[in-house]
Amino acid sequence: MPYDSPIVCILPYICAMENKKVRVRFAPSPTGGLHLGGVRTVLFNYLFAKQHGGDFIVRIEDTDQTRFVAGAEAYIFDTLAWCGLQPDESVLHGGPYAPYRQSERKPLYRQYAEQLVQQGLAYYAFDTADALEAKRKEIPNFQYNHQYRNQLHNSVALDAATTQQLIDNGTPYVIRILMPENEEIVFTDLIRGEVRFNSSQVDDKVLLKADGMPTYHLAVVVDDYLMKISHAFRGEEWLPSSPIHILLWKYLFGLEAMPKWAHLPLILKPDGNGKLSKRDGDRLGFPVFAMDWTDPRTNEPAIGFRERGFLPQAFVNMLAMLGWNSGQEQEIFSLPELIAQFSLERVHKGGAKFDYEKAKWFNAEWIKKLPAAELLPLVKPILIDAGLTIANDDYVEKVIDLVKERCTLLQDFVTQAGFFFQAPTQPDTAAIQPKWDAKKQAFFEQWLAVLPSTEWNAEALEQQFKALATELGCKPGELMLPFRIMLVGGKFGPHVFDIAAMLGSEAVSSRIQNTMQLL
RNA sequence: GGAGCGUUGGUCAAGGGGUUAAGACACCUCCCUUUCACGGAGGAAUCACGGGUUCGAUUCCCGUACGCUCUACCA
Repeated sequence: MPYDSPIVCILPYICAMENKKVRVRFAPSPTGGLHLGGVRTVLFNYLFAKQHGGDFIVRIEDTDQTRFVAGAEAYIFDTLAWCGLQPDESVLHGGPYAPYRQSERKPLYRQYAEQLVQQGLAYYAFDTADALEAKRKEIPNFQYNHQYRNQLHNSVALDAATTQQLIDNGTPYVIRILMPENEEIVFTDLIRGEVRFNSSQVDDKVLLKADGMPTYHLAVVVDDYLMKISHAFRGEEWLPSSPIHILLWKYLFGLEAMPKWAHLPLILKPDGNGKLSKRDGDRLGFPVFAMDWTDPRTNEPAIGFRERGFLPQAFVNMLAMLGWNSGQEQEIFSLPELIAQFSLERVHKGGAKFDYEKAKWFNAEWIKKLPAAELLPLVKPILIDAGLTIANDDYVEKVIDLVKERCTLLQDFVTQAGFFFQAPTQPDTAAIQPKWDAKKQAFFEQWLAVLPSTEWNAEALEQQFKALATELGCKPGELMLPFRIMLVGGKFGPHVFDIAAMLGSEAVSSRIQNTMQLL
């Protein structure tokens, strides 16, 4: 369809009219490190929001106090900052709908649950955890639903006076949604199209816990409403519980106000099937979290993409291509390009297996693409960590330019560029020894003599090197490898004469002499 | 078990009633490079299965299989 087609032109206006401001949210619970799947959910939310000039909100869903992990929340924000996916509103960034932490919003939720009870759409349930546990053992596939709720300890089964008495006595209770029997619940998922459920298949989920905290089901709906969320994107694992949320919207705020849903495909483990987990990374030797994370409860460390030597641009780029593509052949995208081209319609329905090799390829591409000046602040500390002494930044920048096309991870700069800062301690003499002879020895001795008076640039050096070789009856080619080993220590690196030019006369001379002593 | 969702090479994937079924990663061969990479040129490799509909299905419909997710006072 041509771009100037009237239908295409009108579409955005219709959307704009019906949707007012685009507002999306990422709603993690602070229970651990942010893994690939989480960051990709953030990314798709972010891209969609920015493309539509909307807001990206981060709301902390910490309604389960038993699973709270210290440091997890800060880690989430650090990850977002590293990725360049900054929220417009959050615990950290503030905003007009604060607080953005659900534990601090606790008093808000009860009234909605109570309202539903008044309307007969929810009820009090007094069953203890043990009682339910016993039920589940007794009845296979037990569900708290229309079939069994009359036999259980709740305000539907009990008369009003008994219920009131239990409450007055301080008996702990939860509020459960009363799922209607045999009602079709249909909604349109932006990725999957029309999805339908029968209400009988969903059980009476707890809305408000005994401690007064809402469960996820109540909290998302209430907060999405209060925070004026226009589009709700989350992982596919939420699809089966969406009928609860739809019903809650219908009961509480009306379906017209409900955000548009999109359930994102999962990121799968590389071998076999199933959701990618930290375990898979440990097992297969690649990171799963964005950054290093140590679980404070177990002290178990997990390596992150950042510490593994990934560029945030590459990490984000790689994630975007897992489940989405532009339809064009382009694979390398900057964040602004992704914002411009992202479209929900092109998000895959099926899960994608994570491929670490391809992830590394994205990183190599980004290392090649970025100018040395931009790489410098990332590479320099890695070189210093490796024990190298760095005199000046200009030199490092030139070195980066010379070797970056052979680096896949940032750490590769240590091996690829280390010899620019430190003479090889153990040159690979075995590589030259077998063919070493008096003629070669003579050549290098002579060359050492003329070196100080040589014009110091790669071209001149190469010319002189070859001229001298010919003069002494040597094949220049046979001298290149020994020369490389002397300067680099091994069979790798950029063109020898580029290296020599960078190192300078003094270093080149001393490295030749050092290696010759070992032969 | 139930429900929902999914299924194009080993992986990411384009495509979509008639095509030699794009491209990328990985793999293999060659070229470039007297190193290692980068780069370039080639190669091998795919529509889960069975029925329909159709002149013609990888594409549409229905089944089947397989996989995944959910089935907590967790998110």
